[in-house]
Amino acid sequence: MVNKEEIRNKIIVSAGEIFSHYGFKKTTMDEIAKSQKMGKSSIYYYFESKEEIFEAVVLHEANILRNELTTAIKSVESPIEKMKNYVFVRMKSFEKLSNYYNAIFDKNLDHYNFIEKIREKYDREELAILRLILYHGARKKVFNVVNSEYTAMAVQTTLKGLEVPLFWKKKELNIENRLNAILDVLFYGIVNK
Amino acid sequence: MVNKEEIRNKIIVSAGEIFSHYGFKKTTMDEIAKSQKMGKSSIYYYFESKEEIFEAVVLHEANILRNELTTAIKSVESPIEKMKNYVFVRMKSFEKLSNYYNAIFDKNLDHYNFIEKIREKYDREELAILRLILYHGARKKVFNVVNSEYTAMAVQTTLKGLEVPLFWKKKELNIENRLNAILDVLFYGIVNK
DNA sequence: TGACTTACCGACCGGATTGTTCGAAAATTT
DNA sequence: AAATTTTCGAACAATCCGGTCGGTAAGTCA
Repeated sequence: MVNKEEIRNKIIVSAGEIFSHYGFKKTTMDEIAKSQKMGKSSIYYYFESKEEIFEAVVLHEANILRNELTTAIKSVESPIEKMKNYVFVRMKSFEKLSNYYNAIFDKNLDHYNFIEKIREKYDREELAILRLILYHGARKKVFNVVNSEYTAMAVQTTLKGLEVPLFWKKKELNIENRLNAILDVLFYGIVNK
Repeated sequence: MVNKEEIRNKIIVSAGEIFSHYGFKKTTMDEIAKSQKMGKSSIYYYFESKEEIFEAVVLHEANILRNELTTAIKSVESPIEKMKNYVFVRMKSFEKLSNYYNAIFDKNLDHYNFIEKIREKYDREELAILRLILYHGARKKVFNVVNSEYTAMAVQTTLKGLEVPLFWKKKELNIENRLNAILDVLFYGIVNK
């Protein structure tokens, strides 16, 4: 046993690249295997099935997202910058993730559960982070927030609304502009004048 | 017969989008049909086969490329700008076309002929355009060109060299930088000091 | 009206593809 | 060299997919 876990990770990473490009169904085990210069059947030594690989990939990707988000808000001091960074990173990451979602929404109902579970957990985490940003902002008198919990939920709802055009309309690369506009609105209603 | 040709064009356009994302093999007739809200068999009313659609798409794409190139060089006056525009548009377009090439280079040798034919024709056109740019540049004493034909071929060769990293290395988005560097070199050897 | 054309569809076919299994060959470790 | 880990090729059943065929509804022309 040289390093089973390490090879598993390699498979997850490159399988992730292929999945994100072609979606779940159009990605073949052969392609995943070839990306590791392996025979197709060798992959089954590391994973039970294609679905298991996919789940591992989504999990992996979700972790990356979380890390990017937390480092993004740690990298700046001001609450406004924290919030801006958070929103931008979130949007960029979701753009990448959108392919996975499309892969699922095709038809398959089995995976749907799994994704929903990740989603739920991630939603709760996000809410906590948002609350923290808002709370600190309020403490510094930068934000004008009465109840950070409810405000966090409101912000989250706004961000979710942004996902829709991101997922279903692939073109529209003026997302950044719209994002800025929304951030302006968000802050205008939140920042202490 | 309402408008057969128009529907053919619609099919070509949206099939092109699908092909360019998934490649030839991974694109199914069903998907092409669904993109037109049609049944799969209806597509065969407009095209004989999947290959015929693919050929039409490549032809269509090649025409777009040609148009973009000619308008790009018409949009500016100075020969240097013309050349710059030409190279940039060419690179951007080839990036888009690379998916089609990859679709072919998988294995299929039958199509190879077809692509090569388009390629040849396009090569000759490109040479003519380059020659024109160089010739006019020389007339305006901006370029220092002895024989525009040979110089055009040299430039074309340089540009082809650029295609290779564009096709086979998908990442490397610092292409623009390298492009600028190459343009600098190109001009430094060509521009009248 | 009725023959004919246009535009489209569902059902089907046969060959290819693909996820997965299994036993056994390499490779590595003990 | 025995034992264990890792990789593989061959085989299989299920599904997929390009393409065919007969049909049909709606329009056109006579």
